[in-house]
Amino acid sequence: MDQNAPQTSARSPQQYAARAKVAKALAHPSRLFMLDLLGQRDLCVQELTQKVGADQSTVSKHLAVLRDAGLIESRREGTSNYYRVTCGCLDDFFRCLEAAVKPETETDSSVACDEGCST
Amino acid sequence: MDQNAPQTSARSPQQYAARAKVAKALAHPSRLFMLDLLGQRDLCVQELTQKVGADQSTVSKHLAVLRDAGLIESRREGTSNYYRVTCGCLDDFFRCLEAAVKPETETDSSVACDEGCST
DNA sequence: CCAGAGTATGGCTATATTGCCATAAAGCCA
DNA sequence: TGGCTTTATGGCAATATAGCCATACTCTGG
Repeated sequence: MDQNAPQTSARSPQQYAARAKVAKALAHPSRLFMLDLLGQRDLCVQELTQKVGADQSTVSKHLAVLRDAGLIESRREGTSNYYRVTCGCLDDFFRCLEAAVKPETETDSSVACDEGCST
Repeated sequence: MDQNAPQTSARSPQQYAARAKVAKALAHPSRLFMLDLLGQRDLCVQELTQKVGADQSTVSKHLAVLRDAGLIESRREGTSNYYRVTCGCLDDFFRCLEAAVKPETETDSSVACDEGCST
């Protein structure tokens, strides 16, 4: 990679890898659905399995990915394992992205980011 | 999936797929690096190839992924193809995530999201 | 038109991800 | 302890992704 970048950029490769890991955890429809559900209230694996409609082991592995990325935390309650989200940024972030991305695939392009985005 | 969700959630599978596509585009260190660079100023493929240090075809394919996700746009200038980012949300988003995620892998956990996050 | 710079795409292999089944691990209760 | 519920993990096959080389495509200048 390049050295002496002028301003905000030029992060370390480790930082990019860490961010990529988080993004990778978000890069699956089922996991996004689970995050949305967990954003409403804590749920255990069984409940999530029911709502997602996949195998229990699949859901458990998805949850492991999200937890490894630091996006959710777990809390035991008897034999159940309840999960909760650790950050509420996700929704705002995707809303912003959709405001910038949707117009491109529908009507025109450019602008539009100003509507739902701070920058 | 489940019906009648109370509040914000319960999006359509298409919406989750679209979000996953964007997240997948972000799920690679080189692409994050390229987005950071493009956030500073527009760059052509040749310049990006130089800075990233990978094969030109690899960089071109990364750019195609980012463009398909709607994260960047291109503009021809002679034989060169200059790219620019379409949304500045990314930096804020990752900063927020890191504020919520880092503490978990370093010292304690929980809280911390309030520091850099609106929610 | 021709040559060359700049970019995109096809083809290929190596690696990673996904999702299921089977099964192990952990905790509760009789 | 034994049986039950709930989760997590190992293993496997199908699919997707990453990166390179080679090459086709596009535009400019002579």
